[in-house]
Amino acid sequence: MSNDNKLTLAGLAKLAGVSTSTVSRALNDNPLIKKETREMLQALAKENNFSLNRAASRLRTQKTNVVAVILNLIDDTDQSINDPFLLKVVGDLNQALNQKGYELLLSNSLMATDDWSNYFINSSRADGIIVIGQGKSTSKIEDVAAAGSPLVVWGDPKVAANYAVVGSNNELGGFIATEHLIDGGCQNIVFLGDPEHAEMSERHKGHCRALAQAGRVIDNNLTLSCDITSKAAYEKISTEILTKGLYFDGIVATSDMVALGAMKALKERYVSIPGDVSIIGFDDIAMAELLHPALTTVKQDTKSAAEVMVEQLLYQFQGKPAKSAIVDIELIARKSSKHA
Amino acid sequence: MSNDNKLTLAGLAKLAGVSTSTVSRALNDNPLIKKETREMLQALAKENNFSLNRAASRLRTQKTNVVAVILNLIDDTDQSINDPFLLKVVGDLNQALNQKGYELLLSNSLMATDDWSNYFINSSRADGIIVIGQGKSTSKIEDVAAAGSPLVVWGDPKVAANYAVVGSNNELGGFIATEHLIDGGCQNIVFLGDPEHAEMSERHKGHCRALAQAGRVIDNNLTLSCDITSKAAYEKISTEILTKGLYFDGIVATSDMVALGAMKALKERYVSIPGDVSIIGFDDIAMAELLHPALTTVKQDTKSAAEVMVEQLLYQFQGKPAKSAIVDIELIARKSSKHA
DNA sequence: AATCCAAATGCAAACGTTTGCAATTGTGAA
DNA sequence: TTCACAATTGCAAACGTTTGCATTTGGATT
Repeated sequence: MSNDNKLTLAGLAKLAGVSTSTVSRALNDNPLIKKETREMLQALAKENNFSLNRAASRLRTQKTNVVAVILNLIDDTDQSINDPFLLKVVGDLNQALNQKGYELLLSNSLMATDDWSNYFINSSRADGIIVIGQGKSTSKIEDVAAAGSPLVVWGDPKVAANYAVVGSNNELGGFIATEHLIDGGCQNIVFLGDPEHAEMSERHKGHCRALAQAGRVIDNNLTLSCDITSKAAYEKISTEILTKGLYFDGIVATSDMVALGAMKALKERYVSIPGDVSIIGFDDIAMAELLHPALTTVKQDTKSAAEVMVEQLLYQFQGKPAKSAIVDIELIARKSSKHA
Repeated sequence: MSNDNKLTLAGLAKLAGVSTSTVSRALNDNPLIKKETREMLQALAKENNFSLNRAASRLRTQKTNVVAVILNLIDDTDQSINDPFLLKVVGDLNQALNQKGYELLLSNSLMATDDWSNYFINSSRADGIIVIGQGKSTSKIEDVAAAGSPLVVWGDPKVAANYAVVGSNNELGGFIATEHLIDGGCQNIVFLGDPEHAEMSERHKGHCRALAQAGRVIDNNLTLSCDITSKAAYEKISTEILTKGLYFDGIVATSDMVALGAMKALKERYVSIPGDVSIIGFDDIAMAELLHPALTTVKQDTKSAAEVMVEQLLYQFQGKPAKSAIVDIELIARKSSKHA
């Protein structure tokens, strides 16, 4: 059926009786070519299942139309490549990139290479890099920025950086989460997460601000540090209750997955949610509303965040500088917390 | 700091005082080149942040070292690009591919192009295609196979196909799931999912086989058809209980997400799990063990599945034929079901 | 020394596009 | 008919690698 030696521009040109330049221009919809010839050639190409060789055009144009997306996992925890929130961001980025005619090359920070700029940009595997997550160390990211490669990072925009960071207003998120619990009547609110992590630390700040505003004393013992995984949260809350009893009536969790782990620990001990303890998460992953009770949470708008990230990356392709940007967060009040 | 006109092979060659051929071979670790020269040149390359231009080498070698992974979403349902199970498979594929020196180009079936073979392979964007999910229609997949492009599909291996399918033993999975509930004493077991979908249909077959083996009558009214999303499952079970009362004491759900939706519906009506109703899921996504009660489920081993898929794809790169393969499933008995 | 063979390196032609510039065609005005 | 000028099209040189083949180098053997 199919002629096996692949059709090239030259072949198609011969078929049509025109030059390769004309076919090339026609397929790229260049108005230099008369409209009828353009359409004729495009039809001919489709008819013959012809598709431009991207390797060749990338070589010639020095442009790949590919963006590398790097999942910046935290090495020393169990935060896996399967973290639902991170993967949600990947999915949304995929949509946003496709919409702009770019493709997504997926990688993660556990791969061999450390020199991202060199590996992706210099090698012309991609035109730009989007890093998901600042992690605890940002040195690899800073190297990319220093090399001048187009770069956007998902993280906390309030953290000063010499590269564009897009992310939620984490401080505000922490604030309204805590405020919500206070309004619901919680007296002893625990903060559950990893305050050393960039975004989480901002959430913690907001948490403290809300407490202060309500005139509460800030008790460091109420900040429970744990890795941002369900399992770690489950274990933390379990041992906490076991050793100290139920000394709190509210939990601000730094992510929905953390909240999930905490909820399980509570339920196992027959602690009523929200009767005895109110809990609020962060992210609003798909699962949140399907938990029982449905999880109150602070929603991160990953869809528009993805669009903003892509937009900022495209600016850099045009030589314009990119800016950090904050996307709105929103309180989603569900059943896991008492309402005012 | 950095010289802005990019260093090329030729430039590096001049720097080293050798020919481009030598540098090329050295960087590709070709034993034709004396070991010392090789190491010297590799060191020089690293020193100068040199990286081979992939566009050029892909053009020359006609090989990309890229694999396109396509999320084959079901258009007319809400199964989103954020489905945790599908994304888990993507994550595992990413690992498996990287291990073999390949990169992952992520796409989904909602993008513009329909002719995957043409778009990815002919255009030399990728060397092969992995499709995740057979969906309800397999025409696009069959086109790829007909075009002779390297292809592996995640789906149900029992479905006859002229391409390599890797997947779980879904029939057996459905069987042991149902058997588990029967052993636990369930009398009226409901099957919840979409029996038209390839993989789910196999699970349904296994379900029926288990019932038959236990000497139960197979009542079609106990097969509840719904889209494979949590939301659909939640709604289905809710209205079912509302209109017909609690006429079942066991649920075989076709995925963990479906199970999650069902569990929520049950809990809202104060149906005890597993006291009144036992429930078993499918997949074993991370969240399953963190639900309350922890979800009994049939685990799909996506990690080794990903490895098998990559292996089968690489066979095709070498001109060898690929075979469909079945990966083992495993019953993970947790708290959402009564045990024998 | 001369010779031979293997080891190491270099030459130059691809790979399939895109694009500045030159060349051709078509159109209307003089 | 001739000319000027715009609209189309074609020529040919890149883009940066890889690789078959020719060439050089370095020992070891006569």
